[in-house]
Order: sequence, then structure tokens, then C-alpha cells
Amino acid sequence: MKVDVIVFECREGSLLQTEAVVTQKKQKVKEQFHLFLTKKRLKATLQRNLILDAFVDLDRPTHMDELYLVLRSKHSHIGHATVYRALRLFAAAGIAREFSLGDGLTRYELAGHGKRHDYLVCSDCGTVTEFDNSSIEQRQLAVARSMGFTVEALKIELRGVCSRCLTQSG
Amino acid sequence: MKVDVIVFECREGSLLQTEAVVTQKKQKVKEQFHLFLTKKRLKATLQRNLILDAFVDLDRPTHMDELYLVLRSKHSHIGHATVYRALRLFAAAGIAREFSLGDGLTRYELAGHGKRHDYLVCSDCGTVTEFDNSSIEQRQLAVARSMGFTVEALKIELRGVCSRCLTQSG
DNA sequence: AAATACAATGACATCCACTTTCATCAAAAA
DNA sequence: TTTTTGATGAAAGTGGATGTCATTGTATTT
Repeated sequence: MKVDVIVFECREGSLLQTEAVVTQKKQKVKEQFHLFLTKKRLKATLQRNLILDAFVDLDRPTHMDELYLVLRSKHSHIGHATVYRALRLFAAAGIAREFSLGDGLTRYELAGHGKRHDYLVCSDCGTVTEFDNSSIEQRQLAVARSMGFTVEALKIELRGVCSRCLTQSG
Repeated sequence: MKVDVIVFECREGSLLQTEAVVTQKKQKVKEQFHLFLTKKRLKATLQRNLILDAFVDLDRPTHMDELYLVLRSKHSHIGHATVYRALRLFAAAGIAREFSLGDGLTRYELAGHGKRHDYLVCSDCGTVTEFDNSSIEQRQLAVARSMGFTVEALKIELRGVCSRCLTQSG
């Protein structure tokens, strides 16, 4: 199954980000990446910069194929494998978070966006909506701890019909 | 990545099930399946019965490959495709629930076990532990509804280190 | 009970997301 | 500049899941 995924920002204020704030965030991420490259004695290549730019500019969870298409539209010389490798590298550098929604695609989102891990997945249009709810998370952590489990990552996934699809069909 | 997954039952009482109760549950599932087959004018074959037996006997979340190996050890004539098709059929019949933990495998568990969807996944040994916590779920449903989302399914996934791996390593 | 209809099987091929290979290329070091 | 060594990308390979199709098996009809 292939699904176009559009993510609507649900965190307060995120739609009000100014151009300046975005640019600043982007700069910070790029610095963090280059620091990582230097530390690991890896190389800062044209492709890695292009992919990181595209990834940061998108500013929403994405996957290889989407990013590849965006990049190909401007730079026809970038290959699949390079995009895959770059995304894994971003994850290793801690600037991206890798996750999955069970549809067979490996998704990536910018880390440090907050600790996002709550998804509403519309089974009709495939749209992925993110939300945060710390009270739920705290409760989950408490349950896990009571079972002797040390939690590293946490994901909530709700599948259903989003309000848009509901009004369109009914 | 390939991981052996063992599921420990965490619902109270489930370890105390008597042989008689298990047999009764199994009979009920098989009846439900055959009712489904009749309604849809599908056929009750030897293979489907064998696969359903193995699936119910396992009595924990599993995936095609594991079930295939169990079956092959006793009945060397069953093919991959048949197991895949049977599991999908079980899901369609409502006796199995299909889910994914992001490792590329499609997992199935007996439905009507309750509404299980909360998993603790150990990143060390790969063990999947299930738990239920209805207060968390109710909170999640409330959040989703407040966003105009009609929830059909819900999944919580915690990744971390289980108590056993923790004591073994440190 | 025999014939008929048609779903199911299983070996094999195919698909798709992802990874690896390897010859070539380019960035950082010497 | 030259050397070293990691990076690239086209193509091949993986592995889980699914499609194909001739054959087999089941259930229904006659």
C-alpha cells in the first residue's frame, strides 16, 4: 500500500514560526550535523548538504521516496541509496528520529522538535497527524516502570477517520 | 533485522488457564472460522485447519515465519503462501488481529483476547510483552475525539530494556 | 454416487522497500 | 599536489509479502 502522508502541525505556535526562526533552526541543525561529521571523520559532501536542506525545509515527517522526489526535481544526479544512507546518518547524528507506522515505510522526522511520538493515522486518506499529550506519556512510563521496564522510546498510534474525511463522506 | 519474539502473558489469570478452558476457547474459534467460511462460500481445507490449530495452540502473537516453521516440523507439505493467505483470512474472519511493530514483519494475534494493543518491546532481547491499561486508553480516546478524530484502533508501543536484560547486564 | 464447478494449494515468479557491492569520484590530510 | 580514504550511484542482492497458474481438493449439484 502506498499512501501520501501530509502532516498537519498540531503543536501550538508552530504555524506561526517566522522565516527567521526557521532559518535559525536550520542553521543549528546543520551545525550539529557538521560537528558530528568532524567527530566521526566523515565527509561533508554536496549530496549530504542537499539532502539535509531538503529534509529540514520539508519540516514534517517524511520518508526516503518523498525526499528523493523532492531532490530529483531540482538535482537530477542524486541516487536512492545516497538518500537512504543520508537519512540513516542523520538518525545516527541525532538530528533525525527514525520511526515506522506499520505500512512498510521507514519514516524520519527532525529530532528536537520536542519528543513527538503520538500519531493519528487516518485510515481513509492516510494523513498522519501528530499530537502531544504529556499526561498520557507519564502514565505510560509509570506502568512500564512498575513492570521493571526501563523505557527508551514511546509511541502511540491511533488509527481512525479524521474530521475531514468524516465530513466529506457523511 | 530478525528477532525471536517471546511474549509473556501479563493479564492476570492468563497463566492459570486450565487445559479445559483452552480447549473450549479453541473450539469456539474454530467454529467461528468455519461459520465465516460457510457464509463466504469458502472451503475448509486440511491446511487451513492445521494452520488455525497451530496458531491457536501457540496462544501468543506470532508471524508467518514462526508459524511456518512450527507447521513444517510436523507437516512438511505446507507452503509459505498458504500460511500467509490463511493468516490474512483469519484476520478477515475476525479471529485474528493483524499488527506491526516496525521491524518489517506482519504479526498476528488471536482476537477476542481482550483488546490488546499495548506492547513493551525490549531493545536488548527483542521480547514483546503485552500489557493493558484502560485509563491510558480512555485518555487517548478523549484527546483524539477532541481533535475530531473517530478512533478505530489504538496502539501503544514502548521500547526499552526489560527487567531481565537489565539484571543480566548490570 | 458421479459429475461438475470452482476455490485452494504450492512451486515459482514477481513486487517493493531497503541494503550492499564495487568501480569511480571527491573531500580532507599529508 | 599527491595521497588517503570515505562517498557516490548504478546495478545487483535481500527478505518479507503477494501474484500467477497448472494442478488438486472440496462441496454442491445432478
